[in-house]
Amino acid sequence: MPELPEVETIVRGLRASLIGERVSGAWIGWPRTVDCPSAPAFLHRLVGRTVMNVTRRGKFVCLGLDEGWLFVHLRMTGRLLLGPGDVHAPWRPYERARLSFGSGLELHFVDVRKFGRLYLVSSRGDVCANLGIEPLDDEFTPEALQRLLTSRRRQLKPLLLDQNVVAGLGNIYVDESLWRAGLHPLRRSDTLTDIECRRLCEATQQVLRTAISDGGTTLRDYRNADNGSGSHGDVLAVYGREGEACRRCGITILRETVGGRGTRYCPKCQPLCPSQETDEGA
DNA sequence: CACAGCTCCTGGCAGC
DNA sequence: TGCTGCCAGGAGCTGT
Repeated sequence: MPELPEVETIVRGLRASLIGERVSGAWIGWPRTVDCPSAPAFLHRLVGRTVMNVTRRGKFVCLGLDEGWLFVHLRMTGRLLLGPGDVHAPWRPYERARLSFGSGLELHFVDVRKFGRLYLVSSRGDVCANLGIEPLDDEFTPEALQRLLTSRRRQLKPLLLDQNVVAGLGNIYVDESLWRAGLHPLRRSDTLTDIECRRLCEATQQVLRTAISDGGTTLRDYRNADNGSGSHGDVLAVYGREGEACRRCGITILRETVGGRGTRYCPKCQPLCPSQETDEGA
């Protein structure tokens, strides 16, 4: 599933090609792909707009237009693929939307599970207002993270997955960051020490930066804008490695359901002290 | 406030 | 071989 590093990789790929391009045509294959406004209004307002910038906010791809914003959320299986223009080309399998540009370039939104969404809004805040801190921004410091953690009494994993707290982390990189920081996914957020917050902050940034430099993690569905795959899957420490040996201590990686999500961790490197369990309250 | 459970979707896979 | 049915999983929502 695309998380921050995958979206960042896609954004970089799109930026090189789309800035300055004018939308000359737009089509929708699955109307519910458009979250807002209605599909007809979406098409009507989008055609004729020019792409001014391509950025990322959390897991959103943000196309800044000469008037308004086009946001894309890929959710589970969404892909944004650039291709040469061919108005008569048949739709790709699972293609849900298509944009054509003045130069002839085309952008295909392909999404097997139909969870991905497009948003055409007048201001950035219409989509991003409630999103949490960007983990690769300068403001993401150990102190800031500690404030976010200790002001809540929640399990670490669901808290880190909450886009309104930290924007951009998903199941893969939360598991990887917690392993790197040596923290149990069920650890209660308000029990972390200064040093543990610092470890988590640095681990999260390290994991994300490494993944971006690898072009993202490709497990099954992710592709970048040029339909290429990322290489980061080869170096994952825990995600998808249940039953295998921990790369640090050799103990078998476990899988548990936490907050409804499949969660992988090393029971030795990520211990849960009895006094800090979420449900025993010390 | 925290969190469990449901919804949306479909390909992939286990079980029979 | 072929069918049934379960599962993953991001995010929004409801219920407890």
